[in-house]
Amino acid sequence: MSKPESHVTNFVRDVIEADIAAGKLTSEQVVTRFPPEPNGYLHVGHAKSICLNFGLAQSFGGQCNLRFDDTNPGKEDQEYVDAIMEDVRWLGFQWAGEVRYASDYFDQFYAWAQELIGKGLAYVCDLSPEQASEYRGWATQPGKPSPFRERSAEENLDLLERMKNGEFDEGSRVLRAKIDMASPNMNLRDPILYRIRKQSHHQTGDKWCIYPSYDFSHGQEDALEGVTHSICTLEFADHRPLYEWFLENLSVPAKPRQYEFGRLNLDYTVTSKRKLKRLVDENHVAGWDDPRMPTIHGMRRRGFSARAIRNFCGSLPVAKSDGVVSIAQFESAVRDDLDKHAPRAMAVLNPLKLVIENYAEGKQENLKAANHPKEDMGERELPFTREIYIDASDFNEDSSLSRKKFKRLVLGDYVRLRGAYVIKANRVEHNAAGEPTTVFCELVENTVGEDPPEGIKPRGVIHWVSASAGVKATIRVYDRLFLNASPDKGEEDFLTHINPDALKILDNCWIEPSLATAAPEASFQFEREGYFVADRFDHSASAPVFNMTIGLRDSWSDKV
RNA sequence: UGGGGUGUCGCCAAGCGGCAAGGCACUGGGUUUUGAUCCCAGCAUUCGUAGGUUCGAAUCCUUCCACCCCAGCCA
Repeated sequence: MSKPESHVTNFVRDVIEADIAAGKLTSEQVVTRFPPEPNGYLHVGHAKSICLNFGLAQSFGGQCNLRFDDTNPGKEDQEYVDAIMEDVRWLGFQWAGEVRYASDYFDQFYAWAQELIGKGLAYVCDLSPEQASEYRGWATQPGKPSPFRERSAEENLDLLERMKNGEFDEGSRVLRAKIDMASPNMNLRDPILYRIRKQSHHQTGDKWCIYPSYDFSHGQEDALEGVTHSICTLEFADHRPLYEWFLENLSVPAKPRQYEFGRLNLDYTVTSKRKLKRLVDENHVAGWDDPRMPTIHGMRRRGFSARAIRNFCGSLPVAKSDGVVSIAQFESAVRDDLDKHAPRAMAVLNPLKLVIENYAEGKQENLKAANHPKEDMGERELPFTREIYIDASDFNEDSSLSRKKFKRLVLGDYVRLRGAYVIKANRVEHNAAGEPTTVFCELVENTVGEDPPEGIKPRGVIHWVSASAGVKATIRVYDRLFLNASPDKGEEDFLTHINPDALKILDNCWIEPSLATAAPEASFQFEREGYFVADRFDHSASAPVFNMTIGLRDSWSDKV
């Protein structure tokens, strides 16, 4: 169930509402589409587009199509098609009807190309790419008409047919629209409609030797599918006149309208399919679904819930400016969601053994612990034993530390074990390096769920795991992939900003037994540490593996 | 440079002639068996710049400035 998150209004929504108010269409007739090219994995920027397009359709009671813009077979792959469908579904959306492909319409596009030729609005051009570029002119300088611009319709039709039949080499000829070589908008200087590509296509195989350009496809695809509001990113604004030119000059069944909004940029993040592909191809990450990646696959494995991503995207204004959103804003949405929905549990990442000397050896109490402090999520059994682990950073031998500065265990003082007893540290054993190895404590009787007697004031509450009943686990701790807020802005290669410590593998962690049997992809809050998810692929009860999604908000550590 | 787009708090932004929403971040304070959550309070006499119109402008007009996009047989 993905109920539409509360949407702040935005200009696209306003346009649709105005269209409905003007009687141009009914609410149910609103049709949008998400049109990815299957040339890479989707990332957080696409998530915004998905949420916008599907969200708009959903809230108006209309429909949203998933359509692959597969007009360039050389860069595309079925692997990407499959991953994209999985991502859209995982985000909680369902496209209307079957998945669509631009390639479904190739025959129609071809007929339309012939129509344009018949109207004297398109021609086959034999200029080489270099020559074409010269002829195109410059910003301040109009282009020159191609010497092939005035070929007869018959000749053009014949040439196009032969291009289609594979009679010519790649790059030797293209079909162009005849528009205006002097237009200040470069996109109108006789844009390319078809180019020769003797490549097999992931959907159509070897049927075609020529493939339509984005411009000669997109508006017509929208028209064919009855898309009413075609939403794309800012860089396509210059293409809108072309988009409309085709709809104007072709016998299309409908006249969709294009609207542009600013794509999502996040600081400390790279969102360019090319750069993400480099990270994968050059092995800087373990793959497209590496939890450090801003891909939807990566975010999923990291433990960022679909709901959190949806909430985040829904909270983003849709505007025509291209700003950079702070990653903190995304993290805030993630914490907000996980705080409400993730059950609590305890895990010790850097164990320090603690022996409770006044607790019998071999004794075990199964204490009850609530799974959530506010939501009703039931309770679980928490085994308490004589030997337990606490985090090494939760103990300090310096008993002169002020209670305000260190609300944890200190030699000679009391602390509350979360969900269990109040204990006092009496002495400590060290290793050769002088590091504490075992802390010997005593517990205060009758302090489970009860305040300690007058005079005993625990410094704070720390988490713990039974040494004998707990389970050993591997925990992967993640940090941001880049150290620079704008990794791809400077002169230098963005790879120079990679954070070498973005992944730390801790393989001597201890988790409470209830965690070992967690289902893959189940999220938890490890109390006082952060949010963690059982790895989608590597986690098992016998060898538990958790990924850190994000730490708890920490308003204290940098203040001391 | 020609065309397209944008400039409002540290960041993202609402605002569409009537006297600067909201979120994130930040700063105080309260609650708390998570230094979490939650709660309460604070946070732009000012809207890229310079002029003009108006009783009144971030909102209208003009000038200038800055930034982004296009000049692929990519999308």
